[in-house]
Amino acid sequence: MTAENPVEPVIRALQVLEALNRKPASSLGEMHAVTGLPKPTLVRLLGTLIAAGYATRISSQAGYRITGHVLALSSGLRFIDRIVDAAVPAMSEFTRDHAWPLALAKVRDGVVALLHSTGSQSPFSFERVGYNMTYQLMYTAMGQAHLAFCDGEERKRLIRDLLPDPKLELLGLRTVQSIDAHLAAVRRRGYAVTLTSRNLKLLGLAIPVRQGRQVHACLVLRFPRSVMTPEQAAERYLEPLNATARAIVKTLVAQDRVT
Amino acid sequence: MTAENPVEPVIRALQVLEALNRKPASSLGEMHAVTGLPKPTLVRLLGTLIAAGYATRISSQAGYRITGHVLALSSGLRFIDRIVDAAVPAMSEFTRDHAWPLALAKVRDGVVALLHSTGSQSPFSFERVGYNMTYQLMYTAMGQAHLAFCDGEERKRLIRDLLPDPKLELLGLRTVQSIDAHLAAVRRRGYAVTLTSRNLKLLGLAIPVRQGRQVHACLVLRFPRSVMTPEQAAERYLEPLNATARAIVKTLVAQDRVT
DNA sequence: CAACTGATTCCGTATTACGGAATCCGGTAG
DNA sequence: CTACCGGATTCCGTAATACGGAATCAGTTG
Repeated sequence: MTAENPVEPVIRALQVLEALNRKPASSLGEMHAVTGLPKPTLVRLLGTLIAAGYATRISSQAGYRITGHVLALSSGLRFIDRIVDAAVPAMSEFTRDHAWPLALAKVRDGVVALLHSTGSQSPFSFERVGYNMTYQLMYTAMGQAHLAFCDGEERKRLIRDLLPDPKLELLGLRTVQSIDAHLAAVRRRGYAVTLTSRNLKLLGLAIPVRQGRQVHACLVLRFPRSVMTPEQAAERYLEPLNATARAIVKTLVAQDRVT
Repeated sequence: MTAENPVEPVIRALQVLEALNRKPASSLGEMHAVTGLPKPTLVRLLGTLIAAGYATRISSQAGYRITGHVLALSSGLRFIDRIVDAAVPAMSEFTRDHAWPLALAKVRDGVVALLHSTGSQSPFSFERVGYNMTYQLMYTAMGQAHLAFCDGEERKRLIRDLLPDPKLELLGLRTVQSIDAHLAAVRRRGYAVTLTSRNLKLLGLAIPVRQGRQVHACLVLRFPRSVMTPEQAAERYLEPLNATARAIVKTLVAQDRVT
């Protein structure tokens, strides 16, 4: 029932504003040629943009141009948003092809923050998705993937802030050395798995989304432990997951070229 | 007769988009609180923004966020536009106070490009303003002001590209040394004047708009030579002109703090 | 000065956006 | 498991409004 009924004047006005962005200045005739909108309509919409402060009239012949106020329309965009934008199509494709839900997460301020999930598109829709929900670093596959593949300095800092933790000790990770060794193993095999003492129903298999050295985010495949072992999951899905990560980075780079 | 009749849905939609920019994500209720618009209207406008690609829905509870596509609404903004935005009010004030028309120009690719003029607001409305019209560097007061106050390296380069010019030789500026000396004099007295062999009706008195070392643009006061000499013009208007330049830079800096 | 190109305004009409009220949905408490 | 509740979503009759063809105006060119 999301049959869209877009508000037309809004669509048109944004079209006009985009057109204004493509040239330092545009006359009415140029705008007419570029947008295909009738001139009276353009005058009305440009007048509106001017009244709202996004554009200004230079002169009758020179036409119109944007003003600094347009920054208010994009100043809130964070790099994270661009990662998510780039990731959504690739993640949806993965879930369409392999049925399993994927999540995208990023480490920030020492915790893992969930950015996006295809849970709602998967037939196996366990667990509700908590947008911006945060998790501890080591317990989760996503956190381990980040720790394993991020810069050494950052890893050192994150582990230090983590360490006095009785739960980790129960898992045999008492010292920096033991954690480092564990992460080195993760790095070697190319994926991380949820740390669990025993009775967790759901496991995660995570990989980093990297551009060069930089770990932009992590992808995690979620599955019930009753269905397959982590090793079986890796056998089947590690390569498709890595392909998804590569596609995300590629889209991100393509965006940069345009902007 | 420019009594504005802004197109309402457009105003509202841009208001909504600005509000979305202020938070990483906003639920419908938050948007309602912030914008004061009725919820059905918000749903319609947000739906429109989503259809146009500027926003996306995260989830029913988490709400909406902007996408990378918003960059298309501001990517065309150049620093020059921001200078002009900052300059227009100050320049208008000058013309209101002193009646004379002011112009703002910037050196680019070895020529002076006109960015803005208050000609249309001045009672002495000689000469039509040619937006983006370009002029040679040395003949004009604006060009000299830029040359005199810009970085030494840049000055050297610009003069080299200028030099084999018979007209300049007629004015006694045959060598790099003579030009340098002339510009040093300009720098000393703080303003530049149109170079003229004899019968030009209009003169210009120009000063730089500087931020630290950087010459962002030049302001020029235009007046008929029959009314006053350049020295008299400087006597009366140099200080107000410099005050205008300072106001422009101040506005520019204030903008930076916000963005 | 005439002719033309392009910007601007007018205004009757049909469409469209509007938003109060009803409904739905998901989370929570009992 | 059910009842409840607050917020999200949809409906739909109405009024307002955006629309754009045609007329007018302004600036430029030959």
